[in-house]
Amino acid sequence: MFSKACEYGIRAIVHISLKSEKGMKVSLKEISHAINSPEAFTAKILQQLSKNDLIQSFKGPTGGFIMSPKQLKQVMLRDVVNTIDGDSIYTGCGLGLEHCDATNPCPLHNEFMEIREQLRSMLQSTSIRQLSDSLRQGEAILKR
Amino acid sequence: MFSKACEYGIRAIVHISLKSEKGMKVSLKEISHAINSPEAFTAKILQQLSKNDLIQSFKGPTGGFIMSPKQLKQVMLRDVVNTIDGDSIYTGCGLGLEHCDATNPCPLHNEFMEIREQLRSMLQSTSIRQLSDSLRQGEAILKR
DNA sequence: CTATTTTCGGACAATTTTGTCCGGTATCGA
DNA sequence: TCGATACCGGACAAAATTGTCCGAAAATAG
Repeated sequence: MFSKACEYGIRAIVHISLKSEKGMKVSLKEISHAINSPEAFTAKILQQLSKNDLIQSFKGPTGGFIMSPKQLKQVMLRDVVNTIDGDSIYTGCGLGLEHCDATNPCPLHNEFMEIREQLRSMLQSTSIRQLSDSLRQGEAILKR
Repeated sequence: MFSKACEYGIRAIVHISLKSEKGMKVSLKEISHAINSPEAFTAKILQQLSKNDLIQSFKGPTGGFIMSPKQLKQVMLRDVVNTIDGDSIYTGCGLGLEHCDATNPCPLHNEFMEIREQLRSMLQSTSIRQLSDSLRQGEAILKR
């Protein structure tokens, strides 16, 4: 469904959100440990998220990653997925055809449209904060 | 969503189904030309489908690929996807967590369950023959 | 200022996926 | 029987993805 990079990215930003609500920055080391991901690889992904203004990053001692109140309020799952994997999940043809659309549909076009639309709508309406909230209440896990 | 191999596999078997209903065998060359796929790579995929009894293959002149009446009646999209990509699409965790399940869910578990269930049900209930029928009626394309 | 800490970013390496080549094998028709 | 045809299957190659290393840059504290 998603690339490994995207999976790490989602898990990472949810963890950052969790700490950000308490006003705490998190270091790369803590993040990769908390979500059980390769550290250097995770660093690259966080750079992407930072460049796209989904999170903030600070260098030096006491540095780390954090989400601003505005980011906490606004960033949706869709933003993360779009940043890392692009939008081919909802826009591309399920059979990999270049010119598949409503007027020239592949045999699976309509069947897929429904599923991709549901996926798109779910990613669009789910905020990162929602996800970190379900974590805090012990209803969910991010590791293993 | 699906791997390239799986996309080629679906497109290939739909084309085979199309010809099989007329009692015609199709050669690898014709298939890869019809669905616009790399020939040698497509050959590997067809071998998989053949070994899993989703299609029949015949060597020699007049050889090629064809689906038996029984296969035409029974083979579902799900069989093709399972053969090539396995079942990780509907069984795996959306965030790549190893031990994510109902009792230990990741934050996206419930949201994903719905989508994966819909996908599973669509693949399960859609036959290859249905797809090739929509092709024959000019309602769909397999190329480009 | 200096030493330390932490992110940044480029190069590199490993793995997986995708794609190619080619000899082998089976089959058919003459 | 013999030659041609088409799939089989193993080895190989290219490309994309995933993952690692390390020096540079920035920031903090003493």
